[in-house]
Amino acid sequence: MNPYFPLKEEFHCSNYSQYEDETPQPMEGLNDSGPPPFLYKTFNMVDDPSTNCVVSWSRGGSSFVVWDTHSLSSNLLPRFFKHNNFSSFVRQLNTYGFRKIDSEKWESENEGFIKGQKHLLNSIKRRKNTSQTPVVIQQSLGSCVEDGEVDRLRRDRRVLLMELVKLRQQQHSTRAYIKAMERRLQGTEKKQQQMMSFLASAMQNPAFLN
Amino acid sequence: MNPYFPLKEEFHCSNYSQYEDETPQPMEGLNDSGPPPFLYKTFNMVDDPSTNCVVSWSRGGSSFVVWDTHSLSSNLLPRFFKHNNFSSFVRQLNTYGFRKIDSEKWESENEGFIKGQKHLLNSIKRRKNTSQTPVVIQQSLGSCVEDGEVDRLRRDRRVLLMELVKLRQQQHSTRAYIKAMERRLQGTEKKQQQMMSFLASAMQNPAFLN
DNA sequence: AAGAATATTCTAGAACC
DNA sequence: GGTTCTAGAATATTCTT
Repeated sequence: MNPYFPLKEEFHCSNYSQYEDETPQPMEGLNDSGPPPFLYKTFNMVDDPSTNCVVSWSRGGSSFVVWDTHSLSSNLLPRFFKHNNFSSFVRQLNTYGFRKIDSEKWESENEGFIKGQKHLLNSIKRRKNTSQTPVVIQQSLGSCVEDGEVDRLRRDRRVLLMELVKLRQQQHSTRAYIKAMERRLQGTEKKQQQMMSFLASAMQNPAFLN
Repeated sequence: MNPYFPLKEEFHCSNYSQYEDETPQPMEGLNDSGPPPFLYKTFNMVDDPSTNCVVSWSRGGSSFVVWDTHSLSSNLLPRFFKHNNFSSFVRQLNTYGFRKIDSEKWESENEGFIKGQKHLLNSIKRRKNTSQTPVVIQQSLGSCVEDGEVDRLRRDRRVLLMELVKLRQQQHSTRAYIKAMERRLQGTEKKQQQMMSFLASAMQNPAFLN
C-alpha cells in the first residue's frame, strides 16, 4: 500500500448542492498558522458539494457522514492525503477527538467541526504524545540458580528502578500541569459567573449599559 | 454498517488454481472441538482457489495475501463472517497473532497458518489477558546456592514490578482526569467567548436586550 | 541539521453483544 | 468468542528554528 496512483473516476452525484455558503474565513490571526492540515483538508473534503454522495455534512451541519467508504478511500482520500486507507483516516479523526455517533451510518462528530464554521477548527486540539516508555521488562523462567541468574536479577532491578524514577518524575510534572489547569479553570468559571451577573443587571436596567 | 446484503458480484478471476491439494484433514481428535471458527473460516477463505484473485496463499504457502481489500470486504467477508469490515477482520487476525509482513502488499503471516496444514491451526492461541503482568516470578522452592542474595533480589524485583504497575495505573487514571478537565475547560472558554460577543452586540444596540 | 509536530501504519485495549 | 470503535506505539514525513 504505497500508492501514487492517478485518479481515474469522476463523480456524477445527483448534486443537490446549492452553493452553500462562503465560509467567511475570519482573516486568521496574522501570525497564526491556522488549523492543522488534517483538519482543513477534511473540512474541505466534507464541504465539497460535488462529492456529497460520498461524504457530506449531516442535516444539522454538526457532524459529517461518509456514505461510501470504498469510494472515499479510493477516490477522495488520495486527493487530500498521502494514502488511500480508510483506517488511516479514521485514526487521524480519533487523534483529533472525533467520535463516531451512529452505529448504522458512518457518521462522525467533533465540537469544533461544524458546517460553515471553519474558524472553529482552531479550537480542535490534537491529542498529545503519551509517555515514551521503552519497557524492557522481559520475563525470565530460570529454574535453578544459574551463574547468570544473579547478574540478570541485578540488571533487572536496576532497569526497574530507573523506570520507577522516570515514572515518578512524569507524575510530578503531570501534577503540576493539573494544578495549573485547575487554576485556569477556576479563573474562567469565575469570570463566567461575573459576566452572568453583569448580564443580569444589564437586562434589568439596559440604561446601565450607557 | 450493519449489513445483511445479498451478494451481487461473482468472481471471474483468471483462475490459475490447479486443484491444489486435498488438505488431508487429519481426522480431528474425536473429542476435540477443533480450531476457533475464525481460524478455519479464514483458512477456507484463503484456500478457496476460485477467489485467488482476491485472496490467496503466498508463493511459499507460509502466509497469505489479500490482493483486493475492497472486494474482500464487500464480497468475501460477509460470506464467512457477520460483517463486511476489513478492519474487523484485521482486528481478529491480530488477536490471533498474525503479523503483516510486507509494507507493499497486504500480506499476513502466522506460524500455524500454513497452506495444506490445517491441523496446525490448533496450535494458534487467541490472545486474551489485558494487563499482562508478564513476569511469572515463581519462588522456586529448592534454590540451590547462595539463596539469601537471590531470594532478596527476587523479592525486590517483585516489589518493584508491583510498584510499577500501580504507578502506571495511577497515571492512567490521571490522564483520564486531565482529559475530562480539558474538555470542561474548553467548553467553558467557548461559552465565555460566546458571551463576550453577545455582550458586544448588546452594547452596540441595547434595544437588542428587549 | 536537529528537534518538534504531524502523518501513516500496524497492533492492542475496551465496551458491547 | 466476535464486532466495533478508539488508542498505543513505531516509523515516516514535514515544519521550525
